[in-house]
Amino acid sequence: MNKIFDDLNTNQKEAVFSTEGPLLIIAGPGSGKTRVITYRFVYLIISGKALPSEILCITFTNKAAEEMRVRIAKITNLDQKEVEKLWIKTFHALGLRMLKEYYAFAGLNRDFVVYDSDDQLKLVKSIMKEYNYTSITPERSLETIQEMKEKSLGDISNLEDQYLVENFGELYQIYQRKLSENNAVDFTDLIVLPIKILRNNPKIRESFQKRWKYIMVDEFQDTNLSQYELIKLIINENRNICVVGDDDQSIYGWRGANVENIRNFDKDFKDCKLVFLDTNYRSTDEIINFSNIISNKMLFRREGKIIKGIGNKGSKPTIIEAYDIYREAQIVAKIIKNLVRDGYQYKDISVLYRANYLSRILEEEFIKFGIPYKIYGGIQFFERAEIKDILAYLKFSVNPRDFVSFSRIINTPKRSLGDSAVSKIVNVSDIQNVDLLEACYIFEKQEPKYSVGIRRFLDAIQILRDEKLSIADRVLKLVENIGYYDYLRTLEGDPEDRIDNVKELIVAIEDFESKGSGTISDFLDSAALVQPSDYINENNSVSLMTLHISKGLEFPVVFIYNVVDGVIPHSRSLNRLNELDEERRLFYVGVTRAKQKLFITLSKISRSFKGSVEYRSPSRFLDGISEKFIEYYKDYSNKFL
DNA sequence: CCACTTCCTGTTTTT
DNA sequence: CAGGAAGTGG
Repeated sequence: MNKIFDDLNTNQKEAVFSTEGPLLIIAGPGSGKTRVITYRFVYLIISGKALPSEILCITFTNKAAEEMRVRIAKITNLDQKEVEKLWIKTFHALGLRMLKEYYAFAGLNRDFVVYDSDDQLKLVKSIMKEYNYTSITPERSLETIQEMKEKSLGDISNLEDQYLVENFGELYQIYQRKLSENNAVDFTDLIVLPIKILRNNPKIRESFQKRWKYIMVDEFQDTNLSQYELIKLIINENRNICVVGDDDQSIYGWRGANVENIRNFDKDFKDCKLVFLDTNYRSTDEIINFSNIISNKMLFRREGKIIKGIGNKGSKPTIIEAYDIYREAQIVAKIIKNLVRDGYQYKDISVLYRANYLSRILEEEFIKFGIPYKIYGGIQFFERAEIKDILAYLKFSVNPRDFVSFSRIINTPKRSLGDSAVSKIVNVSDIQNVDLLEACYIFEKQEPKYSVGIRRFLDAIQILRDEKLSIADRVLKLVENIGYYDYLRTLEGDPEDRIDNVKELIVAIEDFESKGSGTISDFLDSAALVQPSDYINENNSVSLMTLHISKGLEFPVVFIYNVVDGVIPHSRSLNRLNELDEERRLFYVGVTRAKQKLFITLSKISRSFKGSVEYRSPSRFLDGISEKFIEYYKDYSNKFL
């Protein structure tokens, strides 16, 4: 056997070589999970059990998928092109890919677009306005719609919860109809529509079942009902399904993730083989001991899990209680300075927090201390208004049924086409049964009052449809044609910053095009699935992110900021035991990101967003932990300042 | 139609 | 306190 497998431990080897039938791998933090999946992938190929194209591997992030590709390229002789073609994707990328193949079976046409949460919300708002829904916020409506879609797998007649059906059934139906009229799908559709297609078309289902002989799913604890269903539909009678995960790290319950998927996998698949990876190669013993204390207090948990270290010695986790939340940020900054003085690099360090707003306070201190930092999450590049504007132009140019994009750009920049013009155009489109672009052409002739503005809009769209030019050139021309930079300069905030973002977008498009020919639709698809973790550690700066985003990552030094009751655990989860458990798992995830040093900071005084002072206690997760395992400092000693 | 004002509401986490 | 919605006057 090839010697690349020699550096695996006994359990890891068992996981890699157990190829036939269902396999459940419970993999604790730092236990070499990614390596096991990668090696298993490679083993399947070099043992001749499968061709590279016959293996499907589902990862949680694009970044994980990309890293796997790089690793596989290193240890096999597949060339660049073959590696690109491997089936290593996130669930959403897989679903999108399936839809691109079978869009017609879902009532879509080829250039359908993917709505992000912002687009979804706009659609819901417009529906609520049109149909006079007032008793509930649009945000809450959208949440409910998503929940219904997820639970019913896209078929509302399956929904058992009669309360939801009675109160939101109509709204749900309208939303779904509008999506279809817009030739658009939302994130949940990316999973649910493929499920419908597979269920209703045995031939298509069989072709997918034949396509993949072996299927692996990473981070299985964070799959939801529909994702699990999709998997069940594509595995064939050999049931070579391998799922990997850790129920202690399930943190997306609020998004529909179902821990029971992993807890019950060995009940769903009775003959399933079970492998535990319980050795943590990542962290020092001190950090592992601390993390075991945290996880042992979980109420609902698979039995008998204790994570062992490999004898890496370090220092005990440090808990620091500061005077107030500002001082707390200052202490974090100060310690980072000291660490860098002692030889650490900024990129070795990460600061994690429960909610995005906490990054602002850290940010201010970091600027004062001259610490380079990068915030992941929060407002994403592709969510910035100026980027969304340009993307909306692109979306509308390929999909002129997309009302959400249309209403975003028809009057951006100002063309004297306000609400009344928009509703008249929609009217034309409804009555004459044409898409919004054609409706504009008709409307231009009907209403001289608006014709100048409409003409300018149509010219702009026409530029994007000129296939003689590259996409990047078209966008460049568009930006110039509509005077977009001048428009940005009229807005609040830093206009040059926004202009830079647009230029960055154009570079991203050039990049995309340099990798081979692609259409506007292809570019939009790739942009739709970008995640915050995709660009981590690209330069030497401290990484700031939420605990959620940190899943799957590791850093030599980790700070967890503002570990107080009401934040971790979050105040809205205090009443429900399973939610409290999820908060504990979230904390556990944060703690286990640390390789060498772990700092937990807190403060009793913080400020609520209304400007009043708020008092907090240290997180209950820190209660009753013996001094044997931690260093506890109160900053009144000024030790850290 | 649009720019300006005032009012109001609401901080978890994100594909 | 901030960001969006709704209302007002040019």
